[in-house]
Amino acid sequence: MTSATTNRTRHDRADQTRKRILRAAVREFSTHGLSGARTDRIAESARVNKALLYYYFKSKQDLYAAAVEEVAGRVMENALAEFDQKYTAGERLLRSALHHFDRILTQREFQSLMQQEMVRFQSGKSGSIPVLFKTAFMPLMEKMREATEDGVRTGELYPMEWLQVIYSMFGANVFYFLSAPMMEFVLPMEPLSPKALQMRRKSAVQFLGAALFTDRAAGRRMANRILRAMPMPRARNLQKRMETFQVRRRAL
Amino acid sequence: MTSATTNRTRHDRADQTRKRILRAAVREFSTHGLSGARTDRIAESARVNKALLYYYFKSKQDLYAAAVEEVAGRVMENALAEFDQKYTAGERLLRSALHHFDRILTQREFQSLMQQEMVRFQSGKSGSIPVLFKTAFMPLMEKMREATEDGVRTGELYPMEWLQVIYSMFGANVFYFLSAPMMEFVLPMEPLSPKALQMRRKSAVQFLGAALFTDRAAGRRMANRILRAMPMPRARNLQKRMETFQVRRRAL
DNA sequence: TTATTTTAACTAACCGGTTAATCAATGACA
DNA sequence: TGTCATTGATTAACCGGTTAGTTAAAATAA
Repeated sequence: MTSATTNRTRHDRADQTRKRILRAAVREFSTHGLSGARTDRIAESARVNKALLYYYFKSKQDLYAAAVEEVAGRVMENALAEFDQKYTAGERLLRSALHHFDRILTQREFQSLMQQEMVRFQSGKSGSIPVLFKTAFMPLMEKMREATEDGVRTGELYPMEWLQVIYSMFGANVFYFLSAPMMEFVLPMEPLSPKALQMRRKSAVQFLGAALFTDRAAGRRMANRILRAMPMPRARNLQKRMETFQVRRRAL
Repeated sequence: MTSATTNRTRHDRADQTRKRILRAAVREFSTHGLSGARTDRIAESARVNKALLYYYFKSKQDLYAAAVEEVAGRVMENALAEFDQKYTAGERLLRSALHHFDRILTQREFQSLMQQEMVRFQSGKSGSIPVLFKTAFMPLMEKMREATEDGVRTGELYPMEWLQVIYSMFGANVFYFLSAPMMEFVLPMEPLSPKALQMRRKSAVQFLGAALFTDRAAGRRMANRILRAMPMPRARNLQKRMETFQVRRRAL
């Protein structure tokens, strides 16, 4: 229609502010948690008045849920791409392990939010996550189960439980990033430096190759091949705080 | 001397209340996090006046640090016992994996606090944990490095990086408990039920046995032997809230 | 003008921390 | 051994800053 350009400016500007708020919320919540986050800070960081948060989202809780959903959706998007049937079952698993590592690496906020959500879950209160999980996480797990059972059946993989594969894969990656800040104090190196990340990524996949495959050497070779095919993405540096000092004029 | 019984009442009662406060704090902080925890709730749950918290600990922060330290100390205590030199390197690793699982299982609060600490670490503010980590966690990692390199040298273990062993072992266990509440929504079973726990414990060690050992079958057998030697401890049920309704008498 | 978007100013509740007072065990002393 | 000042443990009541959420009015675009 003609409406394509008529109702643009207004609607779009609003949409933009909404997005700006959401991005600011993601930043705030991922670094401070739900109860630690401050709505004033979010507003300031989004360069809008606090009341606007409540215009778009009816409560802090709601904004939090929206933030989690936003970032989760963005991340889960192409997680299933690595499960193309042109790969063998073992290759699918290794690829998805690498993909998982890279996903955490490039989307640190997601990781933080998820960790907090998981802790929050403990105490009973279910965010808006169950739905999201059923739609995003379950298909992924299903693919992994399929691949594992497939690989075991054909003999490519050493007989093992599919859940164990999931826990080993996700667990090692998640724990690496989870423990990284602490490990700095324990290890004589910085776990989040590009060099360390590169090494970790490599040996994680190599280990999986050697652990999962019946023919260990073949598994390791496969891991190396995949590592060459999937270079490490650059991590966006989200850690640095970008405080926006907004000068508020006040009529005297 | 005789003082053993004379000077009891006063000092001991105080010590008891202090402990009661600490326990309540651990409960509160582990379920709500630092910023989510409420000092009023801690006081109520410890059946003392809020001011008493500040009599014993100078701030909420301080109380939090004390809580973490307390629980961490209690947990790390006999983590090194499994590294007795009478076991082979591989056996030491498998035992320590099982021990780690059981430790998380029986000390859920520790796990929660640690997770939160790790998240907190992200944002820069280092609790009182670095010290604790250097003294408690580092020796454990050192033992694991030693065992891994030992086992690889003698040929008992398949050649691999020691850090990878650590991340696989800890990672899988931590992630299991971390993701458990969410998994309930995804899997057709309850991950924290005794039955599921038993199964998970078993296949985690079996997997490690098959993954780490050069002779996979031998590794699996070793895992089974250790499983028989180390039965699963009962988890203290700390999840249920035990609200103590204290009736305060008031003189009219 | 009119509907939508954005803001400044405000409020009520909450929450960490303080204060001043009370209670009870202890120890000194006659 | 009984009396009383001392001191450690504990409490009720309060304070002031913070923070989620509201309101009513202004700005903006159609």
